[in-house]
Amino acid sequence: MARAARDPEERIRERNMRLIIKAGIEIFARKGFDGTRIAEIAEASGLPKANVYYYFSSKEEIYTAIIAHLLASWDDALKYISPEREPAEAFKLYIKAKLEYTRKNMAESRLFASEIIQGARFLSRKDREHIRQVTDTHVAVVEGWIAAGKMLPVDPRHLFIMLWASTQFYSDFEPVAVDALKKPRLKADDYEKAAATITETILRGILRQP
Amino acid sequence: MARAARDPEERIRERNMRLIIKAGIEIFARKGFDGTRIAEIAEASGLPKANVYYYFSSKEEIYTAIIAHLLASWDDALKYISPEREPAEAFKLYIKAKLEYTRKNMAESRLFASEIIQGARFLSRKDREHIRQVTDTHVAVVEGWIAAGKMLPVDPRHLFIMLWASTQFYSDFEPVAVDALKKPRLKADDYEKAAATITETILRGILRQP
DNA sequence: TTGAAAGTTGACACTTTGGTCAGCTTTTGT
DNA sequence: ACAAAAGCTGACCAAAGTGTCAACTTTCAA
Repeated sequence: MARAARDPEERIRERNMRLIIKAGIEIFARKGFDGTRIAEIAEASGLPKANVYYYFSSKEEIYTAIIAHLLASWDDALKYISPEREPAEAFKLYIKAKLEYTRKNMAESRLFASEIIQGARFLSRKDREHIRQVTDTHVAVVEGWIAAGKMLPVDPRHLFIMLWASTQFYSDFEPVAVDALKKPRLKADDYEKAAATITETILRGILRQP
Repeated sequence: MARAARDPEERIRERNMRLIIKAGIEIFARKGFDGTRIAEIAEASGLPKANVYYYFSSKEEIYTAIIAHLLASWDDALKYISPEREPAEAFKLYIKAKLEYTRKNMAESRLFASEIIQGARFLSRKDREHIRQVTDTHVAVVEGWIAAGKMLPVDPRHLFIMLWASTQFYSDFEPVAVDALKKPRLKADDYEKAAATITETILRGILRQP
């Protein structure tokens, strides 16, 4: 039988799919779904267009593969919001993790933002249900903290939106962030300063005063 | 001479250009620049495609006309950040105005977000210089408040980013906001609740405690 | 070594796109 | 009333787009 050996067999396939996905992330992020041309993805990944179609049968298939991969690695930053932690510590870690993630995965972050702005056309019901459920879990944790008197009674859903929005901004809207901060480009310490400002302001805003 | 009478002459031109711009805002917002088809704008504005080209000589011209119009009406919400006001009052009004504006001009807001995410390709140097300058002015106001001991020493640039990000989110990323808030769609009182939460949290975060 | 599966790709078919244009109708100052 | 300017539009391109395919090369278990 001609089945290639497990390891090397998967290697070519995986390598090329990874190249395509990687190029796709960059270009979908910059151009959105409708604006992206398969030929451009092909060029950026160094493969002929027909080869791209050998692995993915349509533009939509590439796009949804990216979205799926992205959502899978998405929940990670939220793991810090857990009931065992003190809110101050939890939010601090969350903000830091979120900013680091978006900084190191700018294209992914923008692609997701783009998808949402364009109406979340390719987020499945299941995807959205998942988002809702993850939010619910963390809302419950915050409600627990409020009930325990560890936090002021702030609406947890709006609070999460504030955090999400503030942390996404630096990567998603980098050109504006750059202008607002008067920097030629954002570097690690700009993200650290952002984390500090967001953390300090939000914590003072939600914790009982000492 | 065949020059039409000022008033009615301008009326047709203006009406049609307005129709095109209006349709353009919706579609550019949903599809981004590259993803938008002139034929779609034509259809949405109820005019034949050739008629669209009678008023605008290219896709880019429609797009930049929209951006220009948008930036012009952009500064308004920031007028509340002025040195005569007390910070508490100023930020409260600013947050309210910004949320109201984005709610009532969702498509514009998304179009701008889309433009930024896609790299701000059509923002001119002048546009960006303008943004920088407006920011500087308001940063100076905040610095004045800090120097006067009316506010805690919060980095004003990061603070403005927090405010901008938090207020934009509800319109730009509505599908996620809807899921996070567990509402079928956002209504006026969701925006009011958002304004209240953002205002309360931020104010506690930046004002000296009484 | 071999042959079947996996991978590769230039060339092609078909559709959609941005943009043009020639000739039409409507409007309007005189 | 009328001519010139303004407005309108179906039909048309060239270019660019998505997706297909048949024929080729590479890989690898037996």
